[in-house]
Amino acid sequence: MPKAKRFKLMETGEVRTRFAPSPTGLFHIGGARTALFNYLFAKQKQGSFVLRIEDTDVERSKPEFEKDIIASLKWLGIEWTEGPDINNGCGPYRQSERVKTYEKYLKRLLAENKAYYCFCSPEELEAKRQDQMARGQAPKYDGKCSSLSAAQIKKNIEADKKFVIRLKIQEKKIIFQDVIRGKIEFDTKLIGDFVIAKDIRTPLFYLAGAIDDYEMKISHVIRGEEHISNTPKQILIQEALGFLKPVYGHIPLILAPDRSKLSKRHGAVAVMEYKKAGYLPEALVNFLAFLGWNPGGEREIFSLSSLVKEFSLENVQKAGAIFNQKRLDFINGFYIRQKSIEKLTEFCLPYLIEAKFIEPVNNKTKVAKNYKIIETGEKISSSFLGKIIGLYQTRIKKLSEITDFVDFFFKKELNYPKGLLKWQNMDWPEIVSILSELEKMLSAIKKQNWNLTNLQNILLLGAEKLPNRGYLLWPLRVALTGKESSAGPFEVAEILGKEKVLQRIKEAKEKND
RNA sequence: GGCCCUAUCGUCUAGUGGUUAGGACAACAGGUUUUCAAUCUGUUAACCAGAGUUCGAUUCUCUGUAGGGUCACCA
Repeated sequence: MPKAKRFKLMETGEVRTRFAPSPTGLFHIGGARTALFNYLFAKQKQGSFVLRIEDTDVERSKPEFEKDIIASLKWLGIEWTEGPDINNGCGPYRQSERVKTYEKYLKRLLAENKAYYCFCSPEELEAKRQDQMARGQAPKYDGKCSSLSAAQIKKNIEADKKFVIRLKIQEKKIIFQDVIRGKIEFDTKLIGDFVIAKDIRTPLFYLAGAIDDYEMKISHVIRGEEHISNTPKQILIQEALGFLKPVYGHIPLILAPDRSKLSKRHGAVAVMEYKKAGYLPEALVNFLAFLGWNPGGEREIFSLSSLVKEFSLENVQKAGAIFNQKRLDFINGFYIRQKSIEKLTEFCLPYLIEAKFIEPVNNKTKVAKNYKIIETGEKISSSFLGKIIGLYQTRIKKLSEITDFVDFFFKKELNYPKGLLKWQNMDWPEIVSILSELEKMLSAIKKQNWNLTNLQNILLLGAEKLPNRGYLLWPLRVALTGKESSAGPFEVAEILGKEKVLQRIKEAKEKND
């Protein structure tokens, strides 16, 4: 559909968006993107962004998941103006604390005969559903209990019969304008009288959501595409209660590579897992923003604040977007390269500590200045660690990768196959003689002259006699790092220091597999 | 199965009633390099199909096809 024909945003009144997760599992990236879009839109319009915790499902809601939601959003830098911790007049913002409100509206619906008690058993309903499905019909409640008399209801309740509360609906067409998709139409005769509460104090999602959106004066409901078919139900509730309707915008789903909705079975989905793996929040935000949206130009790197400026619901895509890990890695690598060495070091330290390479010496402050190499007992400073990490700034895509790159700096002995020392068609005696040559050249350098420039000058001079530099530099690099690929030998040698360099060359010569 | 949504390179996307259909990631090739990155240059690669409207359709309309979502006493 051409953009001109799309529904134009109503610019009346204050923009108030909300993000309403339910704390029933670890907070995942789909939710993060929905929160991000709501945040960006509200912030751009100088409106409010409400965080509401939808914990009406007592069975599945857990406080630790709410903590995870909050920690994740904070880490990403997505800030709400109202929420469980910031009451701004529309609270409380936890649905479990709002039962009185729901009860009020529920009683009204019952009194006005717009909702009714239903005593059908789950088994009975399930059987009917199966039957309807088998006959190719839309499964819906047949309204059996809608005509129960007040006396019957009273009798059932007194007999302690289990019940639910259903909304009585009229057959009609529900039409709404979706900001992203345009006109969407539903026929309510396919819906049936649906359940809005388990009892007077436990409302279901449709009811609680509709009531809260109204009470919290939400102007725009921006949520995932999976909610499109819930929208007519919520509109029905709004109509029954005489509520004003918010503007709806359904954003496309984040898809797995197989084009199904991204879920746990596809791998990491929790925001905190990405943090642990060493993704930077600005990278994740930038990446997520471009999943289903783009500003139209060719710029692709955006900070959160520049996204606030550029974001527009009109430019949100309608089709689902596949979560492309490679692209995330690229963006993360980009942001890693932008970091100062000091910052990058600070970010990498926890990974080195966790890998048991180092430990902080006087661990009084949050970020220690001095560390000890666990294997060797050597004391090193964080600025020294910065040198090591700086070597790999252009090489890591995520922070956690640092440990595999720099492990050789922290090990007493290197463990690599002898054959790795071989460059092109060298044989072992040649390798040994090159290593001896290296020993001679390097031991001649005085300790105070042990720096990158000198090392480079001396070694390159030495390499001139050889067919190519690799004859000298490859065995040296392998002897120092024990790796097929690494940072350059000069840089590594400088950091390692004369003593260790000579020691490692000696060990290389003595290798026997 | 009913209902709803969707459809441009492998992926994320720009764009148009007439364009050499643009960019980014990925892939590949090359420069630079001892290696791996970074960096620079280049290459491959797309309008789902059919019909209609039109001088002309990737773009507008319809049909089909494909994919997805949803059909709970979850949210």
